[in-house]
Amino acid sequence: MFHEVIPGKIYQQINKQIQDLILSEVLKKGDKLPPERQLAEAFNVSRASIRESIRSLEIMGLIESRPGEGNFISNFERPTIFEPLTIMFKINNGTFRDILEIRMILEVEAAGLAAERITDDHLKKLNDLMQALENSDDEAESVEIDKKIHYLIAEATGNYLIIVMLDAISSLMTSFIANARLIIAKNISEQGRLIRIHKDVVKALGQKNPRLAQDAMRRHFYSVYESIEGEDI
Amino acid sequence: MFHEVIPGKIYQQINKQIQDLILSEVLKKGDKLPPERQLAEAFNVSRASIRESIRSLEIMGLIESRPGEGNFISNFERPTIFEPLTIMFKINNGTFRDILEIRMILEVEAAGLAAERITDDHLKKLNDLMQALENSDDEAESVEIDKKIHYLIAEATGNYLIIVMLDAISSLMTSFIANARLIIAKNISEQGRLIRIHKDVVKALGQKNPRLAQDAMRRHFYSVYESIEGEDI
DNA sequence: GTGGTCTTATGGTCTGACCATTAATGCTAA
DNA sequence: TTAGCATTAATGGTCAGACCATAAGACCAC
Repeated sequence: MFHEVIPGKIYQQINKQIQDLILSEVLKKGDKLPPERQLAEAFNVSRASIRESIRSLEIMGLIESRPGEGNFISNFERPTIFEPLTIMFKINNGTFRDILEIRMILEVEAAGLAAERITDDHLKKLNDLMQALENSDDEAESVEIDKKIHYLIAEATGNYLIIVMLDAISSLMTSFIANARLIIAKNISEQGRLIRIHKDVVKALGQKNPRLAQDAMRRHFYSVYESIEGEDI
Repeated sequence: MFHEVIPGKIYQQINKQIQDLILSEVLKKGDKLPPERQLAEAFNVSRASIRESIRSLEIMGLIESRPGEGNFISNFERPTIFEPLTIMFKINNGTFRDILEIRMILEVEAAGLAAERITDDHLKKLNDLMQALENSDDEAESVEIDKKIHYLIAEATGNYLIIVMLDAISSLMTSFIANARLIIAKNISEQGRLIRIHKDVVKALGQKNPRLAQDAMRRHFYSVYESIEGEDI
C-alpha cells in the first residue's frame, strides 16, 4: 500500500550499500574502491556525502584511506572497533578491577578451550615464545612477548569473539595503565614466578588438558593480583 | 626545542580535542556542541572537516546529530560501538557456536559475580520480571522479558565491561538469528523448563550464593544447547 | 486556548575549486 | 644499460560559499 520511506541520511544509505557489498564478498579484503568522484557520480550524490560515508566506514575499521592512492577495503586483521571503548569505559567510571576481572574470566576459559583445540602449529609458536621469554632480559620486550603469548592462546580457541574481546581488553588495559602511570612491579623473583606459571599453562595446552590449563591460567592471574596489591589504582 | 609535528588529518585532530573535552568532563552528557559553522571558525577549518569529525564521533557513539537542533554529547547509555562487530564477525566466518560459547562463559561468571553484589533494588526488578515472564503467553513478549532479565543480571555485576560485552553479544545474536532465519523452538514444555531454570538463577541470586547461581545459569545454557541441537545453523 | 504561519537557527547536501601525496612515466646523465 | 631525477596524472584532503530541510519559538487568527 504505502511505500517505505527512504530512511535517514545519505551517508547511512551509502554505508549500508557498501557494507552489503562487503558482506556479499563483492568487495574483498584489500580491494580498491572506485575514486570518490566516481562514487559520487554513481550514487548521484555529492562528494561530501561520499566522504562522510567513507569517514564513518573508516572509523568502523572497514575501510582504509590512503592519500594519493585510494580507499581500500580493510584487511580486518585486528578490529579497531574498540578505540571508542576506552572513552566509554572511562566515562562510565570503569575501574582497573573491572578489567582484570573480565580478563581473568575470559583467559581462564580461553585456556580451557585452547587446550581442546590447539594445533601443533600454534603449540610450536607458543613454545618458541616461551623460549624467547626466558631468554629476554629486557622489560619492554618481555611485556611484548607476554602479550603475544596471551594472544596466541586466544587465537587457539578458534573463537573469533574471544579473540576480539581479549584484544579489546588488552588495548584498554594498555591505555589505562599508560594514563594511570601504573607500573606493575616485576622484580627478578616475580619475573621468575611468572615464567614458571606461563610454562605451566603451555605445558597443560601441550597435554591438551583443559582443566590443568584453566588452573594454571587462574594461578597466573592470582599472581598478577598479588603483584599489584596495595597499588594505588 | 622542536615543536611536535601536527599529526594526521584534520578530522582526527578535532576528534581528539573533543574526546579530551568529554573525558575531562568539560562536555557532559546531553550538552549541546556549538553550531558547526561556529566550530569551523573556532578551529579555523572548513565546515566539511568539522562535519567529517562529527560524523566519526557519531559512529563512535559519542555524539548525536539532530537536524534543526544541533549536535549533542550522547548519553552513553548503551554503546553503539558494536554495530561494526556484526560485519567483522561474519567476514571472519564467525559461527553461532562461537556466540553461544562466549555467551555461556560470560553469563555463568556474571551470575556468580551478580550473586555477590546484587542490590535489593535489582533483586526486586528481577523478581518482577520473573513474574511477568510467567504470566506472559506471547512469544515475542517472552523473548523481550528474557533479554531484560539477562541484561539486569549483567548490570548487577557492576562491571561495565561485562555489561557492554554481553550487550554486544546479544545484538550480534539477534542479527545472526534474523539473518539465518533460525528460530529456537520453544514449545510449551520447554517454555516451562526455561522458566523453572530462570527461577533457579534468580533464587540463587536472592540467596547471594555464587556457586548456585553459576550452576543454574550453566543449566540454562545446556538447556538452550539442547533445544537447538540438530538445527541447521 | 488551539491551530496555523512566519522567522530563525541549525544540520544536511551540493558545487566547484585548489592543495598534497602517490605512483607511474619518461627523460637524463653516468 | 641503468640509476636517479623531473614531470605528469590520479586521487584523497581541504576549502569556500551556496541552498535545502527540519525543528523550535514567536506571532497571529480563530
